[in-house]
Amino acid sequence: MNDNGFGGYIRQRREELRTEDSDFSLRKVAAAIDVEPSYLSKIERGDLPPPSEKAILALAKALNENPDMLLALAGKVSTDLQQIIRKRPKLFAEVIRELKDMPDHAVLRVVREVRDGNW
Amino acid sequence: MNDNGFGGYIRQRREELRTEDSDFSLRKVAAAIDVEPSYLSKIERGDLPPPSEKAILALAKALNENPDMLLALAGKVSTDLQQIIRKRPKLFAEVIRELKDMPDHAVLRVVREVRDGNW
DNA sequence: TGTAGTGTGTCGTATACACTACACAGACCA
DNA sequence: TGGTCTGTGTAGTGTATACGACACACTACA
Repeated sequence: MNDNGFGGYIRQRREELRTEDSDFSLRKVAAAIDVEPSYLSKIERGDLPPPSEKAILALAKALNENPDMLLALAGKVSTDLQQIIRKRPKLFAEVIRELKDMPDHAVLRVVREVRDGNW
Repeated sequence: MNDNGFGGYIRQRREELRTEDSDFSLRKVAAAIDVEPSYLSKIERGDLPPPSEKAILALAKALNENPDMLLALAGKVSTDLQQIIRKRPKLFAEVIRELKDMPDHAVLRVVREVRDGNW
């Protein structure tokens, strides 16, 4: 009944880092992201759902992971991205739906064309 | 203290439609989107925050408005867009942030290039 | 054999979210 | 003047979100 992509992922990542550096015990990481150890424990095992965006971002820093990816695993989308979309909702809705089924390389090409300013 | 872009907007829109068609009384619309009249009343006046995504989508249909725009007014982003983003978080995060400050016409040009399949 | 560190189990809580139920006052009009 | 609309005010409810506090058992090691 419990999903647990998020919890499993961060537990694995934490234990990976822990083999090289003892600053990655559950308690240390919990302190680093400013939550109680028992809370983090339950999250890692999927006993509780993923925490707030704030805690996830702190976790991404602590574990040196990509924030957008961790948020996605938690079923969320960064509020800063949402803000960008909300400023021009029709435009961004169209873009995103248009790119939905495009292969990665095609999408990346769009990004580069835009970045290189050939417009 | 209360924002009220959303409530004000839909009230105005509803009253606009009401001048031509009496199916747009507060009670009728409330029934159409399946909420209590008092609830819709409070929302329109900004006494309560915007309703759920489900109700907003129903409202968009009832008032013949763009759903993504109404959701944005309500401070939300459609879950179907979020789902698309969450499937390839790093990719879409990059695209969206890249397009953030681009003028509409530049973004639209990208969309059209993609749609016309020159890739 | 104490003490420091490991993860975990139980219980409680504050806040927000998304509403419903019902009663009420005023306008309309038959 | 009785019924039928209109919008609105008051009060309460169920569920989800996002945690904290604290005690506990186990391991290591000095």
